Amino acid sequence: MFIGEYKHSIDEKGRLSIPVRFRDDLISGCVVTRGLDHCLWVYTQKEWEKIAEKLSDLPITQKDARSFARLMLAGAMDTKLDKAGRVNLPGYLKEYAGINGKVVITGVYNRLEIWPEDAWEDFKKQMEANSDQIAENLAEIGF
Amino acid sequence: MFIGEYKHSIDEKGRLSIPVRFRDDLISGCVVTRGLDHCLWVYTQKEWEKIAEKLSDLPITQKDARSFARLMLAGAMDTKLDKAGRVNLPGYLKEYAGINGKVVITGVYNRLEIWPEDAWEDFKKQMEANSDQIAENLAEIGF
DNA sequence: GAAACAAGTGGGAAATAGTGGGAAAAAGTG
DNA sequence: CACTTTTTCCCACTATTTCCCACTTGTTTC
Repeated sequence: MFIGEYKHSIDEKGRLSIPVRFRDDLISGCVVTRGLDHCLWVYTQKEWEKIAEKLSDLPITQKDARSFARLMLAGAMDTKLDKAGRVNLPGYLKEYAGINGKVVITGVYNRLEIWPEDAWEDFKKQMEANSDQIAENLAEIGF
Repeated sequence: MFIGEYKHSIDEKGRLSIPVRFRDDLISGCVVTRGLDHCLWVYTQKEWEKIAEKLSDLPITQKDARSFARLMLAGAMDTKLDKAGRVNLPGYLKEYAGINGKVVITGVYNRLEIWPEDAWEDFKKQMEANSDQIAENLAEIGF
């Protein structure tokens, strides 16, 4: 299970080191994808295969489903950690998330999230400000 | 499984190099055809046979089915990669997709898609603008 | 407090991917 | 059959990526 929050930075060659705590599960391969809220999601190979299969089962004939599957599958990139535990993010994913220098890597149960540092700080602030409201909304969806 | 997004270009001789990640599965032959949304779809030989069979099972009496089958079957062209991993796209397919110079090649599970660069960027922009909406709709179709 | 270690970072060298172009082969045309 | 055009094969160049090694900082250990 991935939990925690880490501040790392991307070097000039585009490499991002994954926190040691997370490496064991990702060493055999991982997939980085476009996430919601303009951050990146990182899954283990196994978790990703479940998701990909679901996506591929969406009806190809329905435009919305086709488009979503296309965006998610095309947005994904499978990669490996180098010997120093780093991954190389493709340009289009960095663009999508607005990543260039400092990033925050968070563990969210079965995935990692990669945020630009400032976006993450904004998100946290907003969360803290509205936490009561959000909690109440959660009750409605059965938490 | 094909995933990812790659920016390549077509040279003066009409050759398009396929991303290395995709070559292994296509080395023994592939089929390029007209896809939906005015892009090109590329299948492995094996996948294509499944698709073609499905298409041939469509009711010949329904106009839409007939049209769709024509689009894909008549548009199809089987080809090989050259030693540098490139394919040669026939003129009518380039015309159909509006391809001339820069293209984007995406992996979408069991097929590749070939897009003109600008059309792909437009698609992404439009999708990202609606992604929250789409994500919620997907819940409805059981994702 | 010094040594030992671990985690994140940086950079040089080798390998690889994408691209371009000439020459040989094949196909189409009169 | 001769000629032109297109396709295929091969080799070369360049930018990027990958691999490997080393440095730095902060923490632990004796």
